[in-house]
Amino acid sequence: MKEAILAATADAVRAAALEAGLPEAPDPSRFTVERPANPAFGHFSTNAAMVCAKSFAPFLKAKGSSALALAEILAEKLSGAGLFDRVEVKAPGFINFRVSFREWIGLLGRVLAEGPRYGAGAPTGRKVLLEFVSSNPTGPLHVGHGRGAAWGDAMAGILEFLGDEVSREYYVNDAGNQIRTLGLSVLSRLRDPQAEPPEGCYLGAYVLDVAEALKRKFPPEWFARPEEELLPDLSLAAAEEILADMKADLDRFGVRFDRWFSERSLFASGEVDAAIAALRGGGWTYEKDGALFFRSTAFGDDKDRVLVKSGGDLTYFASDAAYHRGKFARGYDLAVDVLGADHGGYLARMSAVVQALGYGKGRLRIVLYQLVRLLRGGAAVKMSTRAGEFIPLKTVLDEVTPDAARFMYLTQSHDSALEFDLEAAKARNSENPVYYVQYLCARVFQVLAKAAPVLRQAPEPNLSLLTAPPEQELIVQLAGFPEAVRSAGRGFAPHLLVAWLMETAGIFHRYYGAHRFVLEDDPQLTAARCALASACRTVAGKGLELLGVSVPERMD
RNA sequence: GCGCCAGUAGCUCAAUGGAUAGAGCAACAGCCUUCUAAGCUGAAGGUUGAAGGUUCGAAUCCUUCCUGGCGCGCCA
Repeated sequence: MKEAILAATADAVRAAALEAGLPEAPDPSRFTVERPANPAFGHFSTNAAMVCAKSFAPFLKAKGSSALALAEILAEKLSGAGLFDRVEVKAPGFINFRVSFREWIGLLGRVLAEGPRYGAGAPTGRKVLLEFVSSNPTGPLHVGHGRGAAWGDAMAGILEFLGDEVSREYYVNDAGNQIRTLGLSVLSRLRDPQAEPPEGCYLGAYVLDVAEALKRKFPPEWFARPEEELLPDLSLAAAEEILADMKADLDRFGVRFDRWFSERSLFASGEVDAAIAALRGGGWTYEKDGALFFRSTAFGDDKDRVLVKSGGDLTYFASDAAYHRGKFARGYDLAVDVLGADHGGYLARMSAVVQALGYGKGRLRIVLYQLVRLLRGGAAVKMSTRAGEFIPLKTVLDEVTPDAARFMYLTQSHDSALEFDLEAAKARNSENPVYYVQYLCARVFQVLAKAAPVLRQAPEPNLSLLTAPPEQELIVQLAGFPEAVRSAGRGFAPHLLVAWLMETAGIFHRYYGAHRFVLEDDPQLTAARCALASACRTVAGKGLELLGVSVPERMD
């Protein structure tokens, strides 16, 4: 609907420009069509006249405001488009449209015909690699990772729906010092659970759990080997143990990955060396103090970054560079990294690598989500993996349904710090916003079940019977779904879809409160209303599904 | 000190540069013999941190400042 209006507006501007004798028509990319907040301004409005007023001013003999004069000209052309009951001009140059009833009914018909595909995009051919969570296997997932998981999975669903080919990937840092540190931490606990672990070791209680699990898994001889032989095996076994635990958490949360990408595999395949060679070959490296530096400052980073330490060890940055190089080598057009705000420093250097390797800046999009503060009984809980003080995601999942947790994580822009109120997410009442939307779906399901006998008398719904104002409002709202999903996809902002769902639920519940769907003495109207209700459930249900939230048939 | 993010109703937050800044909680007054009240109706709540600037129009863009979060290792 919006597209049609936008196209008609652009046509009108072109025609007006031709008539007025402008050397060239104004750029239509700045035109917008939107739904005014105030219903008195019609269903849609465009700013085209105000945007073009300057270009037209020298060519129009306007008495007053040129924007207003231009709006009048455009409005006259647009009212002939056939879409509208009324086209009005309002100061300082808005053109407001009232779409005809016939068009709305036609739109509802299309929603019903398209079903769950309503709002879906045609295949774009774009291959997107969405990497998220990617928490190091040195400790369990905590409540912050939950935000990345919910966000990444929702974003993946939205992009898929819009026609991209999306892969969900988890990068497993299963190489390097931290894995060794994990091994040392576990070893220390195995030898003496009471002893102070060596400097730098992980201190969380989970280390003891891992130690116990390994004791059950391996025979005493396995542990009796000399430390230099045992430690590498122990480190890996511990990491695997933790990884399995993270997978279990994510599974409970309903987040699944297409690929778990191992950092070790990058070393095994020689990709890390190859990436360093590529950077060196491009002239982006230099040696200093015995270390190999990458000149990331050439692309705006604060300082150059070390690839190879003076001792010959590779940094994590080196394997990260190889990993990202591989993403494009594997044929992805766009790589999206979803990271916590504490990884902010990572942004500039990784963008620099991508550019140095000759890929466009726009091929990598890093989304930083601000940190999560968990509130329990009004008090914030501090998190720090190192000190072992954190709230595991598991704890949240033990107390809160996955639906409530997901929705809670997604209500806000990734740019704002999230206060996750455990009490609210746990509540099975109106404090918990997820139910507001789910209740829409459940209500429709119950209505349709109740209506079944009546509907047998009116097999074909006559949608033109839907003349009540809230019915119109509901149809107009459904018309906005494709746009809401597109905005969420384009802006990497799933919370916009959440906002649309909340709005839709509000309109629906108001309608539900004021009108009955099942009218025994009026099968025709029953059929029409049920068709509308069904459309609402299909579309809202699709929205929930994209966000990874279930669509219940009843609330109990 | 430098960089990123934020500052909007009592609280938590929305708002592709658009018209009278919106929801949800909380608090107030009502509505269940009905397709589930996890809902609805009504009233109330604001100098969008501050000051300048850009323009037809700014919560939104630019500059400066204030406050808060995060980050600034040859750690991971």
